Amino acid sequence: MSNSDQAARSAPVPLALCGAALALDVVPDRWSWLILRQLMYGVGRFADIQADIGIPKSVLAARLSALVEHGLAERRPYRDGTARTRHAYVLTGKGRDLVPVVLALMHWGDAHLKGGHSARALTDRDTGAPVRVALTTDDAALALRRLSYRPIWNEDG
Amino acid sequence: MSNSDQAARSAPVPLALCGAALALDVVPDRWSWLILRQLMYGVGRFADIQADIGIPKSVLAARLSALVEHGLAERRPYRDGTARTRHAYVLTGKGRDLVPVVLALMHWGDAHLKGGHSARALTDRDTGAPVRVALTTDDAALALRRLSYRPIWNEDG
DNA sequence: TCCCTTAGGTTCGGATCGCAAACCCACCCT
DNA sequence: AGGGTGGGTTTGCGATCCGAACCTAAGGGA
Repeated sequence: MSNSDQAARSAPVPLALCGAALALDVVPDRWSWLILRQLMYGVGRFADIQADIGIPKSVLAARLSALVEHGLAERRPYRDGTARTRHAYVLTGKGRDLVPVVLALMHWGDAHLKGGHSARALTDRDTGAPVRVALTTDDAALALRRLSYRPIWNEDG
Repeated sequence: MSNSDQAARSAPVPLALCGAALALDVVPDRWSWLILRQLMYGVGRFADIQADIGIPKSVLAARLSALVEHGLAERRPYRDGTARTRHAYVLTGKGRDLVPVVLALMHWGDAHLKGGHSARALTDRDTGAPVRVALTTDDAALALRRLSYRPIWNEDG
């Protein structure tokens, strides 16, 4: 190429400055997302998670530790009536903030991989109105077509 | 347990019926998401993708084939002026519908992993108003607290 | 007291996958 | 015809994942 490729292309956003890339270091694989899904549904016990998603125990232990270490979940003991003390993993605030991502993914899968048939309806708990994940300008949903990705440089990173 | 665990727990949504789980079969790993990010930004040439995200060629070839096979992207030849025919990968409609997921992930990463500093501002191309990914009831953003996941059974799957 | 069960892991080979580097080939330009 | 370049494929090795077996602390019962 002798250094004049085509106006010296540069990456739109370098990976080190990209929130998505950093997020993918925290939640890198299928299992991590499925575990987050379980926690989102309130399924927090080791054996329950394992049974629901079919993950090997060793991998589940490793992933849960990673989620706790990254501050997405907490390990919290509790007593349910007469049984012994158990523990459950629950989402932290940081973890809960990932729920829209999971829901968006779920919505896409339902729409494109299951012919529009969701397993659950997402609704406003108070009004019952259907809820979806969408691009909004503070109150109105916005079509993809109208998106603009404006660079913000001179941030440190 | 002798079959009375605690009211015979069952998975909130079996994986086979879960859009998110199915979606994760299509986009299972970090590289696939990063490639989608590139395509979202309009970076579609093999060498450019590779240079921007640092993926091994063999893996990039495999992931791109998978994306094409799943109908998320298309391989399309084009001519830029005097150069030879090249090809670029571009998102299909199905692929474009995943953009909100990528944006949601990016937003989370910016907020929680970079102290709120985005590399790019997401705005309405027409009005310039800031755009975000949010839960909405058809026009109003909705707080997570008010979500309800209502089961819909007797679907076939 | 001693033992049994259960939740929640940890450890151990074998199979799979990712990586880097080498190789390949069709195309286009000269 | 010769060579460079884009876009891959092949190869060998090291890391990761998997399933199964093993471990351990906390109760409960005899």
